Amino acid sequence: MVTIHDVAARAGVSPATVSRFLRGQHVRSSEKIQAAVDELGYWPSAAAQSLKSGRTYTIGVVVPDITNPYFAAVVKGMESVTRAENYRILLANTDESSDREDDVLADMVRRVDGIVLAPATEQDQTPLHVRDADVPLVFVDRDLAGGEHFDAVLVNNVDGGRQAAEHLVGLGHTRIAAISGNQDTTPGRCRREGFVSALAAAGVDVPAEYDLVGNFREESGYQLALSLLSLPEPPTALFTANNLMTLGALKALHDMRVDVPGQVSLIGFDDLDTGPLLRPPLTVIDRPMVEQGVLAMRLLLRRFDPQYTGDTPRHIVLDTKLIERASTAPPPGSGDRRQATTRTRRGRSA
Amino acid sequence: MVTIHDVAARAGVSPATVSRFLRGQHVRSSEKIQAAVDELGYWPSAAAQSLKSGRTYTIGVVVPDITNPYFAAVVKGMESVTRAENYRILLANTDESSDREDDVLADMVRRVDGIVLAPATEQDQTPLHVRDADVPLVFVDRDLAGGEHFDAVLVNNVDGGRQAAEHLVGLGHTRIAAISGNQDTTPGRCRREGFVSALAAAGVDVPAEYDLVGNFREESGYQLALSLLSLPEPPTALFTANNLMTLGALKALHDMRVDVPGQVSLIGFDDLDTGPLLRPPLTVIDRPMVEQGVLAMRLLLRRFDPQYTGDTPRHIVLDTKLIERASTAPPPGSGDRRQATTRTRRGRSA
DNA sequence: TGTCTTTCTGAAACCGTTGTCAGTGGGAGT
DNA sequence: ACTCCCACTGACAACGGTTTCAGAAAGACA
Repeated sequence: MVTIHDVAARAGVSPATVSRFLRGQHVRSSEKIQAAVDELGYWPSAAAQSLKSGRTYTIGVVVPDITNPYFAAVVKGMESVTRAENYRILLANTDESSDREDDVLADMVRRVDGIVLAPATEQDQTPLHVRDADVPLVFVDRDLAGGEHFDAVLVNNVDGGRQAAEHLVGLGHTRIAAISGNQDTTPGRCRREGFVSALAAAGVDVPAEYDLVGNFREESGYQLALSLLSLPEPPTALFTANNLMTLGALKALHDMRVDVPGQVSLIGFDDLDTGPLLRPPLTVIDRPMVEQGVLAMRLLLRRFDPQYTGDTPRHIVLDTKLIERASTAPPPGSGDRRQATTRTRRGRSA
Repeated sequence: MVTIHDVAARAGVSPATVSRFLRGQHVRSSEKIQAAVDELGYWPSAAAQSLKSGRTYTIGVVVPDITNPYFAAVVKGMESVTRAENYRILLANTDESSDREDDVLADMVRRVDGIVLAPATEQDQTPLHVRDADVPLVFVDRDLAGGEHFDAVLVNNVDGGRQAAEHLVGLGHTRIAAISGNQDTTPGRCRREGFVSALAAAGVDVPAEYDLVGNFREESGYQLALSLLSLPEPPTALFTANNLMTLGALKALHDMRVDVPGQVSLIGFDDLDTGPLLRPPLTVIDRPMVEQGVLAMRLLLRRFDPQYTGDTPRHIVLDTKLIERASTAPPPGSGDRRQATTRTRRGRSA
């Protein structure tokens, strides 16, 4: 490995001078040093710089599942910010496991200047230890009990649930089911709450057998949708709590030859790249994704600026938006033939 | 920050002894040291360890686009290996840009023990410099001119192209178009070569206006598909060179109200999670994704074992597989009514 | 008890870089 | 020619660990 001493020797100066030159100070023998650097192909050692400065210029990013298009988009947004600010991203998957998250965070604390975390559960207290280590932490997508002490970029999940509920009620549905995600996560809990309470407000009751809780994975959406369809009186509309569960549910509906939206309407949380191309095109509650990553990373990097270090934590809450496509329609047997036929044109008619 | 000296002082021993204890050596005052570590919440500084040992236990992963489900899956596979071996992943996106790749690699070389790279172009020579820096490098998905000096995990793209071609020819198509990816990348070039030459072998000629080259992005697939459809004599079958271009092409076909596969058959390279749920379910050339990541990372970590460090580079080439779904069918007007009607049942009939 | 061996220990050097500090040398001003 | 000033420089000491080396303590044996 070529060190700053090698460069110094070759240029006939001291290492200190080389260091000064590299940091942009004016130096008499700049040409000779530059030449030495080029000839030797010198690059300073990041480890040595970190040791001296106490900064790694690296940000830890911890997500439950990088193959979830939502998190992939969030990470991409974060990456665009770190790149511009000369930071790097140390990435870790937790597979939705709190234990794994503990390990990852304990390890990261010694290697990064800050962390963006989508916590596995709301009860997890490990992140609080991160704070003890004086490593700034920002939550994205999910909050924490005690999370008010941290910056966060969230989405109005309760309101998203409400939008979904009101959409289905507006179409005339009364037998409405929900397939929710982990109830120990912010999005899991809030989307369900928003959905169920908006239904209640509209006078629609959700019986226990229609109120299912899974774990945000595709398989979970698939299994729970199957169980709903096997009910003596299956629902006519279905709300799924994230993109993967929506796909799982849609697969189940296909496998059971159920006409969507002719027999069952489906509305999901989170849009998909392929949303418009699916059978049928999905009606979803959409939210910013890349933008969430950008905002979270900005919030984090801000903490490195002494001017803002001590600011009280900020919670940015973004709005969701209903995207109406063709997977929702009035319930079967309702008077509205026009709508129903228009909407089911592409499905197998009942 | 609490250092090894603080722990030593508290335990009444020297830093050397604490270090020995932490590395598992037998030490007389182990209880006292453990107590001091716990009470102070001590964690060794990664920077200091790296500086001394010359190892960072970090692997650089460079991909063109993390939001491409293929690369997300590959990264996930890599992550499962690094986790088990106590390594971490420093992630970077290049946005398919060689310049960006240069910057990223130059930066990474000083911060990681090894790199897995999906190169932006085959001509790029920067990776060779990485070798000068004595940082092991493994290619994944894409190779390089001069890449024979490196380990690589690839896919038999030529054969994948052939499979697609033979499938379409087998259905009776003769007006067949290809929407290819960047020709300065391995997959872009090989998939097109395999496809076109297999068609030629079957006696099917691909005129220039059917042989389009784009850039692996959805928008590119969309635009090129539109241009094909506006031809005086549009093709009856279409091969798209990756998942995103396939989606783009499918969107174009939808927008132009073209019946798939009634009027035009579509076969893509790379399966999608949503593949079976699309309108119509996509026929694709599939290949291992997570597994590619796993293999690439294993190949890389192997290089750290002195036993294998000097081994001649290995190229692992995985096979592709045709998954027949409903987006391909005999061309319109062909005698085979049974197949055509079966296959187009879900499309808008012509 | 004395010698020899083994096990454990602390001092100190080192990894590569940066910041401090006390110069050194050159130029401007008288 | 002499002083003063200022820009620039190199030696040196950190940063927080690990490793070497030599020596101390403890155990084995006669």
